[in-house]
Amino acid sequence: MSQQRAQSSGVASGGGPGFPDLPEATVARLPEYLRALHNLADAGHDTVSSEGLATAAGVNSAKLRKDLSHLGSYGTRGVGYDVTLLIEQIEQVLGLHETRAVALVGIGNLGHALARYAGFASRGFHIAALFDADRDRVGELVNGMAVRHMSDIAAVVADEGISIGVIATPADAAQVVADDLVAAGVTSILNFAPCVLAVPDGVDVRKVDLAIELQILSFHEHRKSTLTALPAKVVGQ
Amino acid sequence: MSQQRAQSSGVASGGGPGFPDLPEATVARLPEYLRALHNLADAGHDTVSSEGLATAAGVNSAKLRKDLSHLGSYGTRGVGYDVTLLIEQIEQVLGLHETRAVALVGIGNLGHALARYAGFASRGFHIAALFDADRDRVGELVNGMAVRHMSDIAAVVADEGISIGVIATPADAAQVVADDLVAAGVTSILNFAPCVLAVPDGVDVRKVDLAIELQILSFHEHRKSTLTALPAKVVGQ
DNA sequence: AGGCATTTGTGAAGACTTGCACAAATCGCG
DNA sequence: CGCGATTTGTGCAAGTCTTCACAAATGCCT
Ligand SMILES: NC(=O)c1ccc[n+]([C@@H]2O[C@H](COP(=O)([O-])OP(=O)(O)OC[C@H]3O[C@@H](n4cnc5c(N)ncnc54)[C@H](O)[C@@H]3O)[C@@H](O)[C@H]2O)c1
Ligand SMILES: NC(=O)c1ccc[n+]([C@@H]2O[C@H](COP(=O)([O-])OP(=O)(O)OC[C@H]3O[C@@H](n4cnc5c(N)ncnc54)[C@H](O)[C@@H]3O)[C@@H](O)[C@H]2O)c1
Repeated sequence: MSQQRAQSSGVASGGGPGFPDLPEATVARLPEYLRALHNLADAGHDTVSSEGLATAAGVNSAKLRKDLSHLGSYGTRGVGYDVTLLIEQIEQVLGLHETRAVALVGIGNLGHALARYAGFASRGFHIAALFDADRDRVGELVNGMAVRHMSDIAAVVADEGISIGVIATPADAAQVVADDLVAAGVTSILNFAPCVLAVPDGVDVRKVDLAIELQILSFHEHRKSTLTALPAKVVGQ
Repeated sequence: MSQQRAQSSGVASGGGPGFPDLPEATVARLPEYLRALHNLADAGHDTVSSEGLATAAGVNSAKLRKDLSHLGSYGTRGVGYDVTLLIEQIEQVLGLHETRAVALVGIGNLGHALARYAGFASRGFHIAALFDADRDRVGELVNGMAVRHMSDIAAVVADEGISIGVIATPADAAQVVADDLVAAGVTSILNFAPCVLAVPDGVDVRKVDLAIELQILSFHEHRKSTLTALPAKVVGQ
């Protein structure tokens, strides 16, 4: 059993044929760079400077250059980065060249919104199956896809080659669902339920908790109202 | 204009009557401790050790103790922390003793789910108003509350004392909405649209991007499949 | 061809965060 | 009352991340 949150930031690779060490903080920013690059490409830019891309991604340009330097040297001094080439490189590193199949579990309020969201498909993910424990929900069509019962999960995950599971069930069901997903062969989980999940080594978990985000904002609101006239800057995530 | 992401981690207070410096990393964990404490309280626990709370919150116990030490000393050596007292303290620090009014903008797929979500109210937030630019949506009842048009935003934010805005519009509308929210007097924004927002100093922005979360998981999936037999631990957020 | 403006890639310094290890404090019990 | 078991609070060291500052590389212009 491993607990939430990482302690080792460096993503080791050894001397194998794989990719070089990539700091976790860098990995977390690459998707943001990628999004900004797609916008630039759509706007017709062929190249972009670190300054321009950094602004578009909302980061410091030195940080951006250091991040990109970890992928190798794909910029041209005096010119900048080739937008198309850099997109290609980042997608390669993030493993987005192959579409990943995702299972969505818990088709309630949030699950419906996620199932209907087009933004996943356009960024390399394919929602391959919807699951719920409620027999009344099974069979319902959401965005053209039928909701299946949890009892099918092992077979479907195997058949569809699903590697990522998204949990959108109530918190008290999340651990059971996580166990089911892991047993079915899922090795990455995105958890929307407000709870800590225990999973075996080798399984990655990321958590999104909206109430936590609001509470962090609340802290800064509180601070702003308590202490007058402080130059409160934008809060990092 | 300030850009996304913070650089200064220490949350300054000067020597004023307010709270001591609180590292940003600590602030981000306090809500998690709070949730775990509420669970413990519901389960009938009066006190909890740093080890027990750390496990429930998914963190290292030394880190938890250091975090709590920043709030002052509210534990008892040899015993642990008083659950009720600690809840009280953390809520105080996070500014949750007063309910905060929230405006939700963009009542589409995601907006509907957020509007119907009960978890906000139970954690100190009150969704005070729903806004959309689509005249066909205005007037629609969601969870017993009518959707209002964007043109009302200034008046409603002032009337309801709204300090936090949640943006759930498409990305290309998000900056305009942010500008409207700020102009209306909102000083904290939670942004679900996949884009960087520019806001004046004094306004805090936090971003939630589901595609980014999936892409980070994708990176680790890619790494796991490329490099064999590595003890990949759980990924921190 | 040479010089100049531009921009990358990176060494080094500094800031922040984590985790260990242990002294100090507290409680329960004999 | 004193002692041992327990658990907090924290100094310190190690690790990670950010930022500055500048040499090196590149392209453009004359
Ligand atoms: N709705 C939101 O905007 C929102 C926001 C933040 C967090 N969340 C969190 O997301 C989760 C889902 O929220 P929601 O509003 O969609 O809740 P919901 O009650 O509308 O939906 C939960 C769904 O999970 C299904 N479910 C329950 N137990 C299950 C199990 N063991 N296996 C499979 N499916 C099961 C239920 O049948 C239901 O369809 C909750 O944990 C909530 O705290 C929701
Ligand atoms: N649905 C999801 O699960 C999901 C997941 C991740 C991210 N997102 C992001 O959240 C945002 C909303 O997603 P969605 O699926 O709900 O989209 P949607 O199209 O269903 O809803 C968007 C809503 O915003 C309204 N709107 C448009 N322009 C506006 C303006 N200027 N002012 C006020 N309202 C305006 C529209 O009328 C519509 O009701 C998008 O940016 C999307 O990328 C959604």
